[in-house]
Amino acid sequence: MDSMLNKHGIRPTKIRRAIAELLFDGTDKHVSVDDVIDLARAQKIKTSVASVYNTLNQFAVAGLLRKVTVEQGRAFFDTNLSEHHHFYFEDEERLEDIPVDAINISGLPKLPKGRRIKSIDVTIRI
Amino acid sequence: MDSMLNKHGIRPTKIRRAIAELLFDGTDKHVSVDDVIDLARAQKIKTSVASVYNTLNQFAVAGLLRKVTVEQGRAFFDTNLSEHHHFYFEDEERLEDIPVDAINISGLPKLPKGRRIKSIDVTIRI
DNA sequence: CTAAAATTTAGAATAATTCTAAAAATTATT
DNA sequence: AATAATTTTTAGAATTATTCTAAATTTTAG
Ligand SMILES: [Mn+2]
Ligand SMILES: [Mn+2]
Ligand SMILES: [Zn+2]
Ligand SMILES: [Zn+2]
Repeated sequence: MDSMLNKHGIRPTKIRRAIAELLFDGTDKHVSVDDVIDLARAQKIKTSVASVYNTLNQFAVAGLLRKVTVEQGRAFFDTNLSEHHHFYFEDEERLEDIPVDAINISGLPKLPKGRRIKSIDVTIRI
Repeated sequence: MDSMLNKHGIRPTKIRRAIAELLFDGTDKHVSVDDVIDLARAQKIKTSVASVYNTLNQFAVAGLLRKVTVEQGRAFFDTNLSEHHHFYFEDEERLEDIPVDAINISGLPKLPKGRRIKSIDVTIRI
């Protein structure tokens, strides 16, 4: 776990390690800040709301998580870093992965001058 | 303008008419609530923040506008109702339309049981 | 014209997130 | 190891977008 954090330039401290262990257990997850706070509490990890925000945002900037916004006012952090897309279950406010090869995208438009693609996000609302 | 509102089951009142006139001038727009408040002020339309929220949300529910969320905490209302996609200029916090036929999507994944597609949103962040 | 219903509004409330600045922990230096 | 410097964590305040409330105003119906 520490090597994972180190590799991304994040110093492994107690709470970073604890949150990393909650998240990177091998299964793909889409967690809200609130989910992480709840998970931490369930594991008796003593931390603060501010630290959870700090840590998740740091992980996202470092490339350990991908931040996904589908609705105003609630961000999800995605542990699946490979290229993929999403179903969004509107009634359940929940994301589910779509493998990248399940959707074929071709013929992209030409980009405005001086721009590069940062990401292509396909969200299928269901 | 009144007939447009009536057609969508929205009673044409003073402020609804005024906001509709700001928005539906024939050009495609992606406006934030704040933009509309500014536009209204510039035209000496006396209204309130709550009314702008109410009106834009009503228009969206009625299908006169499409609500687009690309970032946490800021919704855009899109006057372009035809099927299309978006470039999102991250640094400028601005959307630009991509015509539907500029992107070819094929081979959609099969849907979870009992679900129907509400929309497919492709956002290219640049 | 009057009464009923719907809309608008100011300001309070809520919710997600960020900021602040002090305390605690970690790392570097003697 | 002890001390100093740096970084992280934290509680609570602040900020921002949005919604709610309940009273005032406007619109519609009789
Ligand atoms: Mn929860
Ligand atoms: Mn503005
Ligand atoms: Zn995902
Ligand atoms: Zn658009």
